[in-house]
Amino acid sequence: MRLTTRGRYAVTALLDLALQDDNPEAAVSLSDIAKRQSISISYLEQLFSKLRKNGLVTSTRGASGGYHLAKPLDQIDVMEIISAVDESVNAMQCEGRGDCQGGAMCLTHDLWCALSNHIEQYLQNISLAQLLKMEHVKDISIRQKLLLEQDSASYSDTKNKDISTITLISASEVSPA
Amino acid sequence: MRLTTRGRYAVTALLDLALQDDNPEAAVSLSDIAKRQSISISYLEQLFSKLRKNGLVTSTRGASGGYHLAKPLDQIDVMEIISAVDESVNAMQCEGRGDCQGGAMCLTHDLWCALSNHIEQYLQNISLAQLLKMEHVKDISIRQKLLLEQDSASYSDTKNKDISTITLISASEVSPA
DNA sequence: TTAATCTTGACTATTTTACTCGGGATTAAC
DNA sequence: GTTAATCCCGAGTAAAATAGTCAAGATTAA
Repeated sequence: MRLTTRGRYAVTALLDLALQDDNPEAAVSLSDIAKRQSISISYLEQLFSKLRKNGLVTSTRGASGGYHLAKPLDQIDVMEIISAVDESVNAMQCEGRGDCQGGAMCLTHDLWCALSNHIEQYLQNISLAQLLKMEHVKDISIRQKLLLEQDSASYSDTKNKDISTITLISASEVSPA
Repeated sequence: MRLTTRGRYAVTALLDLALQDDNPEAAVSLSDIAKRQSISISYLEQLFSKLRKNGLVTSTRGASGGYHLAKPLDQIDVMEIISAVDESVNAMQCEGRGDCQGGAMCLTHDLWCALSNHIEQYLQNISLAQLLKMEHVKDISIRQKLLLEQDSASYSDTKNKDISTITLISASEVSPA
């Protein structure tokens, strides 16, 4: 069973993408996502490469380029995001083949099979649209956007120094790269 | 999220224990479980140490010793077996604390929280008693017992050589140790 | 032209997993 | 009381997976 930070980061990044819907024209750059979500750009590049190849996002190259969701919010579910980057959430070692015990089926084959199906269906029924409606998401997003603006401001405007008193996470933790 | 061979082996081993109910007096030795389930004894020792410390099995030391289930079949669920050896099936990195993004809550915190609860409840509702009733379990168990008997026989009785034609898995795969 | 961005592939340190090994303690059976 | 079968424990280890980094290049808006 694989369900690690890779999958978590991918879902988080796509949810971030979904949240920048204010101006659907502008593509969202990885560097912005990286700052808001505290994920390194290099790592995001890896993930988005897979997400693009799996038809979940589209990209625009060059300056002011970035990514867009390739489908409507309600047509992207968590399961396919995780599958895109992690390949599997299957709880079975035999991957469904039933050759778990040296060619034969092991005692608990049916259990893991059922569990895998269960998790899969659960995650298939959660779309990005639904995630957007979740309780804390909007609040957290506002905090993260504020953070990004404060952060960029502090680069151009040296006067604005007291970020730590406004944001909830310290500046050093924001840009790990 | 941890759900690996360790957890799988533990559930399989306890189900094996549950299946040897014919003579509830005799304790079941790890070497027998090892042969039937194709798991190395050393590894089983590790697992049963944890299972015993978590009150799932009781042990009898010395010759003709072994293990017993510590509770009735319907009072041992899959979740507690996995927890005993794996410590956690939690999908969250922050382990529920909500400090996923450098002290603050990350965007998808609630999602992983819900998923963890979901899986946990699912596995809590499956007892060993229910597993025993599953479709293939009895059949597989018969095959495995036959295998063990054939195997022991071949040690004492050199005449019985054609195991491979009877069993479904080859002799070399049976005892990895 | 320049700077910002995506694109790609190789590389690497760390952690986890799935074990093995050796020695010791306990006890039933002989 | 010896022996053999068993549980008990802790340390060690090879392989795999994870979570990244890094460098070089292609594309394009400004």
